[in-house]
Amino acid sequence: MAQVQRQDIHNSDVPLLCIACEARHKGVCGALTPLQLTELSRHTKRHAIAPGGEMFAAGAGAGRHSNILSGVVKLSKLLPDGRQQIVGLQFAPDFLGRQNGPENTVTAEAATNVRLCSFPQSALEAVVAQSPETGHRLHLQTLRELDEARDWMITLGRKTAAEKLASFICLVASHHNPEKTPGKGVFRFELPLKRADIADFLGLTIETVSRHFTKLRKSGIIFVENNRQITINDMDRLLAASQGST
Amino acid sequence: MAQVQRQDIHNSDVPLLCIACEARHKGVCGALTPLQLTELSRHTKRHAIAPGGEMFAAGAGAGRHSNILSGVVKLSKLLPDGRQQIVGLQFAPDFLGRQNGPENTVTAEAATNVRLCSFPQSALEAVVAQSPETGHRLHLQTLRELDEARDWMITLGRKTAAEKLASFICLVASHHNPEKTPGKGVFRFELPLKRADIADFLGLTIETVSRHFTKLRKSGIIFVENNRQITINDMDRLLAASQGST
DNA sequence: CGTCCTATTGAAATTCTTCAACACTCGTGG
DNA sequence: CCACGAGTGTTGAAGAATTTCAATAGGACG
Repeated sequence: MAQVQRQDIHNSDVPLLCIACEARHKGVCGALTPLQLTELSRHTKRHAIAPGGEMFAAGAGAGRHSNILSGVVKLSKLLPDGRQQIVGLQFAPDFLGRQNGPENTVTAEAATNVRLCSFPQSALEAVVAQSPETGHRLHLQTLRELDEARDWMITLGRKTAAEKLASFICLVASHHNPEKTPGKGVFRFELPLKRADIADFLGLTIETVSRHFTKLRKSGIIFVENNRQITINDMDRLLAASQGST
Repeated sequence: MAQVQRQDIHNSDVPLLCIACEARHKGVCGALTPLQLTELSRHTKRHAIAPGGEMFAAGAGAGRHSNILSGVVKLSKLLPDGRQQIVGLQFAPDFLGRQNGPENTVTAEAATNVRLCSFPQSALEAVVAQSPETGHRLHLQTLRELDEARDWMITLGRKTAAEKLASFICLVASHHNPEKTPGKGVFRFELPLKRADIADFLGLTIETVSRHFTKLRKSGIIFVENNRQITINDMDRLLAASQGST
């Protein structure tokens, strides 16, 4: 009885760092028991990274893995001559790092201020060995990233510049207000990317991005302040502009 | 002793269907014991599908899963107005089917004649429950598909039409002669896609694809017979043409 | 105040698409 | 046996979209 009680107390002892952490609820840590969290937290470090800071480069060893606590991370690829394509954006509480591969295939860079909770690969492996559910969550995140990548492929391959930009704004909006994205209300949020990054994400030049921002503004679909603050006046029209029906 | 012997005999009893199957070696079935294979094979069916035949549609329930025994499968997405983008090609012995999701997010269609070995979702789940290694293999395939999708994103977003076509030919070549792709020798193989599919894969029109085929032909990099038979005369030049250095 | 970074706008150049015509192959049926 | 049509692929000319080059403007910072 006393035994049980003590265990209870012990189990409720979630590490301080984890208590308010989003990754514990929706991220990969969600499947861990307090004991496992405590064990993992012995190997974790928190980092703050400024915009432009690089977390890992394509070709580099797997190194440390991280949960994103806040901010937005760009995943990008480079062509030998310097052309760049952003192949994914990661938001809190996404997991960041190459699983099951010797090296990273993309470069990860902070788009905004980013806070990470990172741990060495060995710690992740130990956790997965103990908690198959965590392995499953990693698989689920990979599947979600695959879906997102393929969704973006149709944007890159088949949409016009105007549709691409509308798609991007929709994507960011959906991360600020999940669920009720196709709703009626007025959204207001900050773009996590500067024009050059948006261009690299959409496969366009900054000039084309800028021109189509202007068109969306003039058509009244969005309102822009300080280049980054976006207000969506008419979500339905934006959604329509992101697909066929111009 | 007699017990062990009987087990040995039993274990070596790989189902007939599986003996020559590539999926048993390099695919998801590779981690299964003969016993597990026998169990799984009780639920499997083989299908042959002609070019253009649809395996499953985006939005359809997960239904059956398959190993590709031979042939090439297109994974594609549609925009409401009918524009199409091929988001992936799958070759034997790839696994085909939506894991861990209620419904498919892409449409799968045979590009060539395709032979499948399929089984219901429940059978797959039973196998994964018994063989964690199989779950791991599925995760690895998902990671590989994610890498391929992201590689293709830079092709779609940042390459010129000429580079895109060269990239496509390289991609197909690498599946006909894995490993020594950057070698010197002369390759000859058949394209699994018709021009319209290549256009949908590259985010171009069939006319643009055709024009750049002609340019590659006239430049001597490739030789084309019957529209589909490709001979790569100079792999290094093709590789160079697929990236920056024209 | 000058410089760097970011963003916008215009004009010219380029690439890709669209529209149109034509060629080839392969079955089918008269 | 040949004509016909469907499916596939090539080529040309005109048009549209995007890029490139160039100039300008505002904000942040030393």
